[in-house]
Amino acid sequence: MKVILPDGKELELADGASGLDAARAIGPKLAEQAVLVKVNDEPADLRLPLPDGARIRFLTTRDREDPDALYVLRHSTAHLLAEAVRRLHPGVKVAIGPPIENGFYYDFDFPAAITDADLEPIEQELQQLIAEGRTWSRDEITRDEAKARFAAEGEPYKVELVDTAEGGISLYTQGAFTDLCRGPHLQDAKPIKAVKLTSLAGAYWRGDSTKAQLTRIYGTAFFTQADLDTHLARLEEARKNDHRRLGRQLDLFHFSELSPGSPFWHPRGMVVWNVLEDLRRSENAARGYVEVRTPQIYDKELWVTSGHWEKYREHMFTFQAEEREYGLKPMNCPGHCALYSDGAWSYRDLPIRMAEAGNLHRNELSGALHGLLRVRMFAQDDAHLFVTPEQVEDEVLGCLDFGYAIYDRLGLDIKVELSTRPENKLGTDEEWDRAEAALAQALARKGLEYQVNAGDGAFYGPKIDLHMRDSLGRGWQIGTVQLDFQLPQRFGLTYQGADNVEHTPVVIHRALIGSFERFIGILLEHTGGELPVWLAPEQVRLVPVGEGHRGIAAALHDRLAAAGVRVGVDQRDETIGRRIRDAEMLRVPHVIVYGDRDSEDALPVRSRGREGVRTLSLDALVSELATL
RNA sequence: GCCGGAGUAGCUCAGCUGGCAGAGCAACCGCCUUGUAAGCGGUAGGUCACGGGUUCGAGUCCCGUCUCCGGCUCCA
Repeated sequence: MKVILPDGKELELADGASGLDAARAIGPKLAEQAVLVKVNDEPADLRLPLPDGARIRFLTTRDREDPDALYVLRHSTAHLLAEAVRRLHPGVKVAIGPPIENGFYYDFDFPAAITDADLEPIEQELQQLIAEGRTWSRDEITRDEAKARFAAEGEPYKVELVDTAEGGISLYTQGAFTDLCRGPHLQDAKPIKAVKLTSLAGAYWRGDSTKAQLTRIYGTAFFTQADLDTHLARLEEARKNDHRRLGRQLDLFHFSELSPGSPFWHPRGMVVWNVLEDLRRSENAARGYVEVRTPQIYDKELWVTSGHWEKYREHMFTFQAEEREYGLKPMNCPGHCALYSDGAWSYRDLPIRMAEAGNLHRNELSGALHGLLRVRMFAQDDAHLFVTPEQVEDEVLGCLDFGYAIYDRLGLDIKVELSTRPENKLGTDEEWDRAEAALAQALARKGLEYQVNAGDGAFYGPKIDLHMRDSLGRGWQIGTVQLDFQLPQRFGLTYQGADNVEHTPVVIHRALIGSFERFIGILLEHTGGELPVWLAPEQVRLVPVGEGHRGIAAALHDRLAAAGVRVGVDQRDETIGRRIRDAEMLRVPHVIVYGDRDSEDALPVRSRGREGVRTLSLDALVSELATL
C-alpha cells in the first residue's frame, strides 16, 4: 500500500501499516515527536492502520499552537488527571473527560465533596505522573467485554457510556488507568510541558439536571510553559475588558442587591442607550416598521392563550390584584397579537411590521444571572411581522439585511445558526419543511455561512440565531429571527385573502440588536470600553487651561453642543495632566486643552488611539464628528 | 435552581493560628494656578452582606439567609 505525503510524494508501506510506521519510515525524529496524523485532513491516532492511498500529514510537538495537536495533548492530560485523582481519592468514580476549546475537564463522582484546596495536590500528583513517565496503549474490545471490565472496576458511569457509545469500543491505558475513549492520544506524556488545573464546578451527568451532579475539574495544558504563561496573561487581560468592571469605571451602570439582575443605568450609560434607541427607531421607520406600545401587565388569560402559562410560568413574575391574577410580560409577542386581533386585516395590509422596545421581565434562575449579559429586566429592539406565507422568505431576508446594516456598522463578527424542528414540535412536517426552506433560502440569498443546529428550534417554529462572543470567548445570542405558526392560530389571527377567504398569517419574531443590555455589554467587552465615537457618552471634553479660560470654554461647549456634539467641560481646579488622565480613563474620544495659544480656528485635539495632538478648526472637528 | 468560591470605607484591596478595623484611589477642606495620562498637605468616612451560635473576647470559628464570581442546567 502507499500513502501520499504533503509534498505530493508517495510513500510505500507494508499492508496494515500505522501512522507511526509511516512516521518511522520518514524519520526517527518525526516518529518521536509525532502527536497525531491527519488522514485526508481528519485527525487520527498514530496507532491506527492507514487506509491505502490516503493523504497524510503529521502534527508534531512543534505544532504547539495547532488546535488539533492541542486537542490531543489536552485529551491525554485529562486522562492523567483521572489517574491522579484516583490515586489521591480512592473510591472516586470517573465519568467523562474531553478536551475543550481552551483546555479540558474531567467529571468525577467523589465519595466526599472536594474543594478548591484539593486542586493543588491533584495538580502535583498529575505532574508526578508525567515525571514518572506514561505511555498510552490502545486496545479494541467488544462491548460486553468493556461492560464487564468497567462493572468489575465499579465504574457505573463508564458502563453507561459503553451502552450508548457508537461504533467500535476502544480503550486507552496509561499507567494504572484505563479509559473508554475514541482517541486520538499522545504516544507518551513527554510533550505535556505545562499543566494547570483552573477550577472546580458542578456538572450534571449527561447534562441532565434530573441526574446526579458530578464534580468537574477544569484544566489546561500546553506544549511549552511559555504558551501557558501567555494564555494566563491573556485571560488576565480579558478580565480588564469585563463589561461589569468597565460599567463602573466608565460610570455607565451598576447593579444592586435591591434588585438582583436589573441594572441601574447611570446618565452616561443612558446616553449610549438612547443613541442605540435612536438608531433602532430611525432604521425601523426607514424599513416600513410601525411603532406600537402595549401593556406591561396582563391578565393570566392572555398567557393561557399564548401558551406561556403552561410552558413558561415559573420564569414569569406574577401577582394578584383585586382577585385577578396578572403576569408581567416576559416578551412582547402576545401583546402584539392582541393588538393585531383588534383590527380586521386584508392581504393588502400585510406585511405588518410591528415594533416595540418595551421593558421585559423574566425571572431568570439566580445562578444564571451575569452582569448585563443575562438580566431579569431588559428591552429588546423587538418586532413582530405579520405576513402571508408567500412573504416569509422576503421578510426574513429583510430582517437579515436590517441586522447586518447594524452589525457591519459596528464591525461585529456574528456567528449564524439555523435551528430546525425539535422533537416536541407543533405543526406538520410539511409546514416545517416550508419554513426551514424559507429560512435557509433567505440565508443563502444574503450569502451568509451558518451552522445548522438540528432539533434546536422552538416548538412553534424554526429560527435563525445570531451569536457573538464575550471577552472570555463565551457565546451569547444577540439577534434572532423566528418563524411562528402557532401563536397566530392560538390567538385566532386572520386576514382576508384575495380569494375572499380568511387565512392565518405567519408571525416572524425578530430582534437584531437583541436586548440593549446584552448588546451594550458585548460592545463594551469587544471595544475594551472604547465605544465608537458615535456611541460614546461624551465625544469631546474641553479642558480650559486656567480660570481665565473657562468663559471661552463654555462658549465653545455651547457651539459644539448646538452642532449636535456630545461635549463636556472639565472646569475642576486640577492640573492639565490630571484632567487629561481622567478623560482618558473615561475613554472620551477627543480631548481639547484650551488656553491662550488657541483659537476656534486652531484647536489642539488629542484623539483616542492616535499619537500626539492634531490642530483642527472647530468646523473641521464638527464635520469629522458628523461623518461618523 | 444545583456544585465550588467570595462578600471588610463610594471604588480596588490588605487584615496570619480568635485579642483596639487598615492602605491606595475617590470625597471634603486648604495650598498651588496649571499646556497633553495621577501637584502638595490635611480632614472625614465602617452594623466587617444580613441573622443566629460558640467563646472571657469573633472581620477571623460554626449554622442559616441574601448577593456576587466561576461552572452546570435553563434561555420558551
